[in-house]
Amino acid sequence: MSRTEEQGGVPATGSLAHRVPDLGGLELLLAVARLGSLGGAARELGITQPAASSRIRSMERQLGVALVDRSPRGSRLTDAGALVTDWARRIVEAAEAFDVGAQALRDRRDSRLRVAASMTIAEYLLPGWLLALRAQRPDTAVSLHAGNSTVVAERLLSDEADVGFVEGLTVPTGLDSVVIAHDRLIVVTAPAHPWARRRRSLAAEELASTPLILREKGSGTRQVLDAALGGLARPLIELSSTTAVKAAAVSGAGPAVLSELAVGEELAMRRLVRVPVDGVALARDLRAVWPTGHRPTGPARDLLSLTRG
Amino acid sequence: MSRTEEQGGVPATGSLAHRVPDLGGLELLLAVARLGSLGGAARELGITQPAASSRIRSMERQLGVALVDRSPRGSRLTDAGALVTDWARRIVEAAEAFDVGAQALRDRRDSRLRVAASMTIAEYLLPGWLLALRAQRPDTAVSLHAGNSTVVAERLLSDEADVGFVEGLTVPTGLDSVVIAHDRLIVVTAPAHPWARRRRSLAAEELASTPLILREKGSGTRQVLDAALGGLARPLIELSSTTAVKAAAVSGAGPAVLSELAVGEELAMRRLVRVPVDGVALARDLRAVWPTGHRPTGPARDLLSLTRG
DNA sequence: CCTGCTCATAAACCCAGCTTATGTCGCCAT
DNA sequence: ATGGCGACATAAGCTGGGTTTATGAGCAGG
Repeated sequence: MSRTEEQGGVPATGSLAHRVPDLGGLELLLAVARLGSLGGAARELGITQPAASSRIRSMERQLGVALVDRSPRGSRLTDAGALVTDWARRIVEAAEAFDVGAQALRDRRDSRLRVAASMTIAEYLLPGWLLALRAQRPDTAVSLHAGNSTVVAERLLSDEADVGFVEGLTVPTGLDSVVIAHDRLIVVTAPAHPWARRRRSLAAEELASTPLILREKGSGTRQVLDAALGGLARPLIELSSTTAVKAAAVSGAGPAVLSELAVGEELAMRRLVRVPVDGVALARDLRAVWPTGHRPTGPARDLLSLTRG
Repeated sequence: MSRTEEQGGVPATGSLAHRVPDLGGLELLLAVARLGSLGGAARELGITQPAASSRIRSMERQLGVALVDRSPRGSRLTDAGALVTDWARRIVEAAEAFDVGAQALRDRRDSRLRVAASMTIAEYLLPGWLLALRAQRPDTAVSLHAGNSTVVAERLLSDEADVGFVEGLTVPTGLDSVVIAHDRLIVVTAPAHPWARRRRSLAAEELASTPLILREKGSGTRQVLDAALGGLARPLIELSSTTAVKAAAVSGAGPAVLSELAVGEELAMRRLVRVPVDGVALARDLRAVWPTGHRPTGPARDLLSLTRG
């Protein structure tokens, strides 16, 4: 009780890392949940049984909640433990996505499968695909380069990438493509915003006449919106990253227009609410692209088949 | 290069924790991204500048990617760094949800606001709400107890909880309620499943005649489904947790029926695909409940206003 | 009653990350 | 120019959490 104020019901602004167990601990907890045994989980993670025991114990101390019921015949999760484990799983899944993304980012030149993708796709979709690809072809080393449509096209045409993904309205010349998914711009607000309570869809002119939180002019998202509204979109603020737009919307600054890919989590957690809109074409195609004639083969083909679903 | 095989393009089955920076590091990275300075980020996290410098450096070594551009006038993220930071943000957000949930779970008896909630709501929705509540009323200590509708009702009636949340088809007697959200059971498959390519909605009888991955009989989810289909649901497998059902569906075992709350992330990451269904009433209300007459006041009322959006 | 599984405890060790102290570089105002 | 200031880097020493090995103790089943 010497340091700051980790105690009591006070919010304790002290960093998360002091109040949330580290990834190793969370993985261990998941393993215990799955295997029903501390020792088994320890074996799976390549540590010893006392290490696992002590780690779990220290997590329980840190959280102030009993997580597992120990018995001489195994360990089962507490009710609270089950809940905590589910929350932990979300962290670990995010970490897995991070991992495959980072791994792809690292392997520079000579990887077996070189992917070039637009920012949005690289950020939100690719980690999931790579996770699936790894399940199917564990030995494939993937490298990833992120950039806008032009950059993707350049890398493909100069043979620095085997397959690309773009999200624009048009396909760069010299490339063949196939639509792999449909993205949509959607209007979102904080749950407290009046629009969140609407039952009827928003009309196009209503959207066009309301100041919105938007990406800066020139961004892909903004281009699509302006095209759909006939260039009428009225900015409340213009921000230069998807993240900043989300943050502003969540904090209640106003309605925002964003790719549905970017707000899946926020919608699921009800931090943002989707506002239905009528009569505006906010859909855009996500496409896999490759140099004309050079149909993807091998791992690239596998990746495509995963994405087409 | 002495230990195992952290090197090369090989998948390296070694635990995540060795390949993903710890939460402290990720928080630091986010702070650097936001503040544009190592020293500033260090100050915000209450550590010294050399510590921050070294930590970031070790993350770069671990990931094999340069994350920040250092200059004598500040530090800016690399392109790769921006991407990594966005992935990191998802981990940190999951950790925040974990944190508020765990905190609520810990504070047993004498907390200011005692919440009882059904498992699904406690797992997927409450962390988000509590995060919002904390932003609005930072001093409120919240405690959480999770259980089925009956348990929630008991705790409310015995004054062990100030407000409850249930997801059943009926409201337990002795309680007043208000609908705060609508949940829906949805049919999902792995992207590779034939149903994922369907353009037309599934008919009710088609759903009823296909073996599905389901929760066990007696679970809330299963009750709703059986009621909607007239007790006809045909199980391919029956599993006893939402997580297990999700895992089976993701791995391609077949179509599954799950709460849309449970699969928000999977849908966003395209690990699962939603299959539209026609003519089946799979919606169910999520309700806030309280002892008849005792309308929530104070923090409980605030929480409700957050959830109603 | 012994064998085999489980988890707990104890003592020694090791390394990641921290701090303090100092150095270097570029910009800016005097 | 020149001193000052802010930002990052480097070096050396300390600390603590997590690890290992070694051992003990409870409960089941042949």
